[in-house]
Amino acid sequence: MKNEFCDKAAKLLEERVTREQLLAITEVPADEKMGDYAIPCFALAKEQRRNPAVIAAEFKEILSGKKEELAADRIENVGGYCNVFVDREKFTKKCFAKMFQENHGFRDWGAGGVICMDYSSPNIAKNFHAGHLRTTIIGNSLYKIFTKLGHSVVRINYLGDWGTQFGKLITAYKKWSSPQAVEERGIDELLDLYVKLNAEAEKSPELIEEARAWFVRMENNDPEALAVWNWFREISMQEFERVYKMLDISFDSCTGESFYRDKVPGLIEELRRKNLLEESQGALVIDLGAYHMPPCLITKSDGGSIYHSRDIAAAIDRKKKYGFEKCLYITGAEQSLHFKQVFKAVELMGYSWADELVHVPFGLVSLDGAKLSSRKGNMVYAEDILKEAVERAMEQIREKNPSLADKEDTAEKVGVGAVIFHDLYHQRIKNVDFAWEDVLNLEGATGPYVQYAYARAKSILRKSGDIVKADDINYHKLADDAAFSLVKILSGYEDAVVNAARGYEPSVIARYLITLTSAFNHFYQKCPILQAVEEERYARILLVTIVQDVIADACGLLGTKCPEEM
RNA sequence: GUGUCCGUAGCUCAGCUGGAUAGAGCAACGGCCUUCUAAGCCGUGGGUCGGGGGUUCGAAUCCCUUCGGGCACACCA
Repeated sequence: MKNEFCDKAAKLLEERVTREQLLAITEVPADEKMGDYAIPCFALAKEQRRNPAVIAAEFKEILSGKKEELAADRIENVGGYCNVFVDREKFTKKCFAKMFQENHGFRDWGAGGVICMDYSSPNIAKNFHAGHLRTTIIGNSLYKIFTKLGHSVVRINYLGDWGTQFGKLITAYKKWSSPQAVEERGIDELLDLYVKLNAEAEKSPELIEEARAWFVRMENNDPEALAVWNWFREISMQEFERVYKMLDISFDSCTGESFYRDKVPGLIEELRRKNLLEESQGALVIDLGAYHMPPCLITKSDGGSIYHSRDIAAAIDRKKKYGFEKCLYITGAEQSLHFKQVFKAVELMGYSWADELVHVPFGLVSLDGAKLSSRKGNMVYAEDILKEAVERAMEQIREKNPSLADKEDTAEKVGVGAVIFHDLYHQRIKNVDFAWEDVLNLEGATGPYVQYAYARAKSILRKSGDIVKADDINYHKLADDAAFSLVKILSGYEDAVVNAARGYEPSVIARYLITLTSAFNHFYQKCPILQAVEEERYARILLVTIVQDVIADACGLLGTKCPEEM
């Protein structure tokens, strides 16, 4: 909407300012008293060596004479600012027309371009914890956001299913466990084994040697090693599936690290051919000293592959397979250096698309100020968080709306929604110290706050029973402040989604939702809808219809669901 | 030590492609359920935007520096 305004205004101001200049300086004031668009004239003043207040006054003079063409109601000038108040009826009409178009009238920003997204990616034989929850939720939201903007997204769950830790696991299993114990206790047994091995290894380092040997056997397709590994992998997947089901999240590809193990020899060959490989302390590395980075390890001194090499192989394979225009890696910020090395390696290999690889980092999840670690008993599991939240939601329902029909379904939506929203409400880079009282909070700027507004809107529409079309209403009835500020927020929906995509930042949408629902709460508190008469009633019902639709759509972008009643 | 990220109200955070008196939520205090679900709404108090320089008509926002904290720094991922 701002673009159109600038186009027109630039034309009306003729030679005095270019369209580009106007676009750059025009802003939407935070305070509505300053108008709907403001043109600060300071930069122009400097360029033209004139008083900004004089320029602003001149703009006001000219534009005041062309209000009709500009769809403006009135124009003021305060100091060096020229403030434009739009014609609310025209603005609202245009905004609603857009909202009723396919995909809310969004431009086809992505034009079908492929984006690969690598997220969730839990390590098998370990529980799915609060940290995995972050990458999963953020990744899923970015998938929805880019899809809405017209991209074709490939969701990749790059399972951590290869590496020395499985050698450790097999070693521990052979020493201290049995098929029965694993069958009975599943992932808990595997985790205990892993913890025990690490603890024992501090006293007896030869255990690590044994573990490395098992991993080398895995890499050499030793049937015994692979059989155990495969079994552990299946047990883990069952565990992860439960969490994905609760979150209603799925993937297009679950090729984990193991998938790339046989691609590493080819990679080594290619690196050698391109003269990038060096031997160092028995290992093969790419020297990145020229770029102020530690060397990028390609094989360990025992010949085993390592995650750097598998990541490089995976990037090349994905480019070949999907022809992505961007490949996002949604992982913890602590892996920043790793991805810098991997991306640099791909660049040095001469692949021009190296700059299409993007690390999307998020902050560390800690518990009581300490890093999550099952070894130290400092752990909180995703499944427990979700279950606990659903339970809390159920308590609320029983207390506040005992007659609600489908309590289980609603509690599920509200509880899971609260967890997801809580995760996405803050910028992803911020560290979070996990606190039950924050995650389970159902009041204030939370998921349930948004869902409640949606349920209220739905309830009003159900009771009204009227179906109102955009052509049927008198737009003058929505020109009051409470209604119009809602309209302005609705008109900013596309901007919010685009900004979220640009910064790979779902929190922009979460914030937008709070702004929208809070304005809606204010609106229906102030303006009766069902009791309003005729034109006013229809106009308000149409507004509620659109608000409700945008809430549901934006919630969909976060990955939360809206119950019809709560 | 090197690199990197973070530092805004008592707490958790928005605002950061520079703009008009720095915004929310929680917590505290005070109001609103004979009117569309009180998981809500309205109001009050609360800030040297870590410190110090600089650039600018204008800095929470950009640059430099300094302090505090997180994380990473080859054979785990």
